[in-house]
Amino acid sequence: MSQRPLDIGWLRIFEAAGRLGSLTRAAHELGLTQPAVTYQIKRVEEQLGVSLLRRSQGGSRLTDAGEILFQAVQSSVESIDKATHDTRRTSKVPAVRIFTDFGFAAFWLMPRVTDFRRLHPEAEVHIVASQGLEDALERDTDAAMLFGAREDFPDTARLLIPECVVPVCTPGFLERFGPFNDPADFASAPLLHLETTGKSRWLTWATWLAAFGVTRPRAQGDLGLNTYGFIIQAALAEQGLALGWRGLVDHHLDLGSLVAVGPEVTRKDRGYWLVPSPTASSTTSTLLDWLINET
Amino acid sequence: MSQRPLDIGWLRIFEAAGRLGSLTRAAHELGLTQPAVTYQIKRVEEQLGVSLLRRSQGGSRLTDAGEILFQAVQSSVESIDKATHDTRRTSKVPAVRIFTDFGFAAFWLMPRVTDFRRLHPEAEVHIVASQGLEDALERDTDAAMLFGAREDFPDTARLLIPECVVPVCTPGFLERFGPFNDPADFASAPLLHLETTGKSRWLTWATWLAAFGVTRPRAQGDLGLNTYGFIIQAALAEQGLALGWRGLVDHHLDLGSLVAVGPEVTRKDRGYWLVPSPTASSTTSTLLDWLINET
DNA sequence: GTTGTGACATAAAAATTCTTTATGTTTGTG
DNA sequence: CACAAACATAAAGAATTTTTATGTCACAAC
Repeated sequence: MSQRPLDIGWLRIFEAAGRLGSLTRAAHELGLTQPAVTYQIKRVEEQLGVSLLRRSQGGSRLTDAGEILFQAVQSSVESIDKATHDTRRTSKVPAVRIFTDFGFAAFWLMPRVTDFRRLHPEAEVHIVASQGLEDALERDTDAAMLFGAREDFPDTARLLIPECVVPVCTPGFLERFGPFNDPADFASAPLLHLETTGKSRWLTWATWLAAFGVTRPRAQGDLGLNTYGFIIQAALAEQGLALGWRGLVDHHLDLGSLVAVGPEVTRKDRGYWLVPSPTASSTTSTLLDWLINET
Repeated sequence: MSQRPLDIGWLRIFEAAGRLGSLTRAAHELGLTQPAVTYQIKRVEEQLGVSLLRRSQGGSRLTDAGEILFQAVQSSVESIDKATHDTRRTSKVPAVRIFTDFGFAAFWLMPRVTDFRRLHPEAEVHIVASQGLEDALERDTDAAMLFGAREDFPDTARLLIPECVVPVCTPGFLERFGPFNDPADFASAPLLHLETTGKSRWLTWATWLAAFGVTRPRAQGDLGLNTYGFIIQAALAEQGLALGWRGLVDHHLDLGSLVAVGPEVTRKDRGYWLVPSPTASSTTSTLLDWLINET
């Protein structure tokens, strides 16, 4: 990759001439001939209608007008050269920016990105987590991973994990409040609710219980928390029963810190979808393909 | 005179594309065709080795790298356009800069420049007065007016006023300390001396008295002052006798506030010389010719 | 499903700019 | 007087920029 400064025409020529006080030395520094420098500066003077240099056989000096323009041009050359260096440095390691919710970021995406970076140490992945996802597809990110139904996303979206939910709690909680052999048994235990603004896209306890013919309004011992991370933390603290999404709680189920204590409810038309940006870099494509194949 | 912005190549093109979010609209704003804009930005991206815009059918958006370069380019375009405007404005009224000593500036040049500007109200004359005149011909001025002998100056120098010196004082001082019928009479009166660093180029009291066969060292009642303005002020305050240079004290002699009280000493090879700069503007030539003809 | 519109990309030709070569002028120095 | 150095000009050649012509793709309207 070239490290040459950008070609910015007469700006660099005039800056050199002003700084060196000599058209000939400026030409030498820039790899041009002296008439080329003379020609360029003369052209600027014609456009401006003002003399920029006082020429003599001993070299050249800036006029008052030349001094004014020189200040502006010199700072411009400096700042463009700095920006050139900065853009080349930052783009050497193309970053992949992925937009998703906090829960998915923490429990599904972060562990996998950690694994991916073990294979691609040079890759830089930025996870942009947010609560409000309404404008997710407007964000200037390389990909978005969002929960919803098929019709919520463009045709280019691919299903990462379908929604498959199972009630979970710690073994200790199970001993104290269990067993939960019948869905009706859940109605008497404290439940952990994910609070969302507006209508929830995710399965709720109310929906889960209704799938088994149980109607149970929000009880006094229930807890409402506004991020899925807090839900899992509360469950681990034995504050209640949580709904566990396959994919997000797998790690805790594997460790045994949480156990599945009820039947699974699956909504195959809903789940986490991968929505790639139209203009994805090669690193982005590599990561997304890897994530899909890992699942 | 053209008021068009300077042609700064791709800088203005990229700035417009980044600001408007559209190559087509940028082309329209700049009076180019859309392929011309596409070509220019593509060329910069090739030099940089980095993509600057994310193009789509809905228009274009800056990439992260593009944002970095855009900031630098936008501020450069602004500052160059401002400098362009400033250089055109300041050069509309070309200033004439004249370098001289304080005394000559105050008593000879300022009154004449005031008269000149009544005839040429648009002319802008800057008088650069200084005490140390050693590097006077090195200064970046349009002309210098300096005291000295013929051989002190280049051939292009022209004599403005030869050195012609007469003792002066106020009428009141004359009544108290006069009359001064004989040069020896001056030896007993307080004298005002112009203090200069190094050997004085101007006539001194010692030299004036010696011209008439009088030897008189510096007396206790004498005053030494370091600018000719202070000399004249002290004379008007009746603190002593001053040497009066024709041309500098004419105004006071005409008013009667000072009177000539002794014989005149002239050194025709010495005086105030006009040294023009090799590259004089037309306004400079107009002013200098006017000053010479006015004398 | 078809058609039209708009934005960007590409190729080739034409126009313009930029650079070099050759040479001239002026000034300063030895 | 000769030579060197700095800047200027003209002309030829090289390179860049722009326009014209056309293509591709996405989106909206019918």
